Amino acid sequence: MRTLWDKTKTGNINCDVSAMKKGRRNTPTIRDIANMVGVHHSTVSRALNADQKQKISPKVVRAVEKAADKLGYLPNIAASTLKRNRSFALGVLIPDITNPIFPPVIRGIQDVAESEGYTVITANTDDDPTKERDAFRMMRGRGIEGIIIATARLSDPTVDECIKYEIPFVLVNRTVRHDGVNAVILDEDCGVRAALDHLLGLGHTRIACISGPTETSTGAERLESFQNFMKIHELQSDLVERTAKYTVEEGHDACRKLFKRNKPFTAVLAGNDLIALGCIDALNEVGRQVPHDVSVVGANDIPMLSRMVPALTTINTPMYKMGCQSATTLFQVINGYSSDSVVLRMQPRLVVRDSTAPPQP
Amino acid sequence: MRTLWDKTKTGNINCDVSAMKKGRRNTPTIRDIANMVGVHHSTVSRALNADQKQKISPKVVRAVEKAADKLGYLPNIAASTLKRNRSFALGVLIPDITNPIFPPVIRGIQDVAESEGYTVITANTDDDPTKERDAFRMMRGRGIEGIIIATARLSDPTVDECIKYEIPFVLVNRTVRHDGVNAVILDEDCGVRAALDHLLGLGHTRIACISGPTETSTGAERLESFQNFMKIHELQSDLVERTAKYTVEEGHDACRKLFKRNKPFTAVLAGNDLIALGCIDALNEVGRQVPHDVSVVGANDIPMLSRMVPALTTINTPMYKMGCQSATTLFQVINGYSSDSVVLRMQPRLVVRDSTAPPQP
DNA sequence: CTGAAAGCGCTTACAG
DNA sequence: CTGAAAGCGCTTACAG
Repeated sequence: MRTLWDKTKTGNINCDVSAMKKGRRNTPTIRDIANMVGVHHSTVSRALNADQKQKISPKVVRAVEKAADKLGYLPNIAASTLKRNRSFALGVLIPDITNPIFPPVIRGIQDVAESEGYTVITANTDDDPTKERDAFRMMRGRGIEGIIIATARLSDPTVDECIKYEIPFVLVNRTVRHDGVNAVILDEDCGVRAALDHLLGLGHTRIACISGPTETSTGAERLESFQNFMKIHELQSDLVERTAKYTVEEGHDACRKLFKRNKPFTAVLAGNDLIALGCIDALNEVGRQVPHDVSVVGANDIPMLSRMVPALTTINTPMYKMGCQSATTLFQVINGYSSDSVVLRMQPRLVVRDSTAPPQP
Repeated sequence: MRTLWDKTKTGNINCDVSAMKKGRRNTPTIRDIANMVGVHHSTVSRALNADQKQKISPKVVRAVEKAADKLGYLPNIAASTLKRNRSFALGVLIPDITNPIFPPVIRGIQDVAESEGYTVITANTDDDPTKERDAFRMMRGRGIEGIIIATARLSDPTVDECIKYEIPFVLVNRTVRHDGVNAVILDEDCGVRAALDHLLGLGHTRIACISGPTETSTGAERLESFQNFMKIHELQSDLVERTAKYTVEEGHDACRKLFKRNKPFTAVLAGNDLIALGCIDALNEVGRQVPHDVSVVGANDIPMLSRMVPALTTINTPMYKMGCQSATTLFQVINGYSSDSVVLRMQPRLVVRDSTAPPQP
């Protein structure tokens, strides 16, 4: 069993196990290369850095690269971070990675970051201010050069801190109340209008809305758009419930509250897909079929939803693209290319599936 | 627009914008605290470190803590990493975060890591050796103290490197061929037997298997278990296809290959849920109903699958728990508590839903 | 209990 | 083109 770890077998000759401490990097340094090549270690540093390389003779550069390769040299990023005051690391704050809307956002961020040579550190906040503050501190301690925030409330202490400490940041998915921030969000009004036009087109007039938390821009904006739309079309818009979280359970409970009002409705605009699912569950519990008795529209278009029955009609949010765009914007800020702050509103797309149908006469 | 960034408004007085460079940390140091309190900075360091604190008089500790608080001090982790040769960071290698089986694994790892004061850095490899090598180098450059690998093939260069460089590592979900490694995986044989017992109990005898890639332990073990089971029960086990990846598309294509053999089958054991979905798609395309004509069993029990129609019968894999367990095991290695390597096999649970039924007579 | 010193591995202004 | 020196912000053995 131990043979796999045997030094002679692994051939790791530099390694004195008796001196091993946990976390030991045990990797050659710039000085080892310098000794091997016979130059000063500052020369090695220059030869290995793209923007300093041209100061060094090609011959030396080649010798250094060869030696680095032979020794298996890896730059110590902690050392370079300390000296240069640049970590090549980004932070990402999300509520919960197991919420299916976030993995594509993160993936987009990671892909762009990787192409720029940056590492990303993500943390789950669970919408808990204490966890969020701790995660943010940790990231600052690690010297992140910028942060992407997917957890923003309309009034948000973390955003305030970023402004205070002049940490480059970009909001994604949700934004804050005041402007002067960079944000990549959805054109919520456009999405809501598309959904309501669709319902109206099917003949619905008694439409309820179960909005997400109105401390978030997504919740507040979708609700506002709903109310505007209903007003313009001279429809009653008082069948509204708000949830405290974007979850199936909250959607379920909000829908039950809707029943208690004893006001008839034939369609529900849900704050997002999870709320829509909870809503469908609640409808089924009281024997109302979707879409036969009630139509339901979600938002986000999380994966696999097209396979459920009824397949959910929903406002698609381009999560991966938004992740990419938020990272791109962040790099513009970090690199000083961006002067003024900008709110990018991505276009949603209504995906009509089987959870919407004309109302029963 | 600029007012939000106004220094006077933010009250960030320490900050000389003209001297600002990108990535600037711009945070007080241990020396600022030392000046404020009137002690040597080494005393501050001790007062701020849990394991050195008892060496310092309580009075000084309190004064230091107060000053640190007042100044908004944050330890520079790059500096402490460099000096202590400990990064308090862990690496995680996954194929793709947008594959729904991984977010719970990552969340489990992050939760345990957080409780130990560690940061986790995850990277997507897309099963691409080049990306994997680059990500692994980046992590080593950042001095990760250990790594959790969810990407292992039966023969795996990254695992070999961990052994060579004596980097603590734990495999999760998949393991390698040789032993002497720490791994947290599923008891695949148990899961497969439960699934096949279930099918047998329903009356199926002509059972096909679409296994995942057999370079992965999950693919190889499930296939082997399938073949063993069939042999023991004296059933034909030649209806086997292997996919190159764990995807819907691969499952779909493999299922079509199955048709071409012109050998009847009434049930399919799929390598995982995504393969099962592709398989169901392929069956539907040729007009065969699930479960009426063919029963399908998946593996993993990814979220939302209970809502699709037919709701998938599947072998549940406790992903979150496995993530937690892999991190716990890794900390045991890092902290030197674990002597011998251990392979933990978690118990799967067959979740019987609607994609399995008795075969037609 | 506290201070002074050395050093972790880099980078970079300064000299030549 | 290259070297020597200083220093990023910590930690810790050594002295007292």
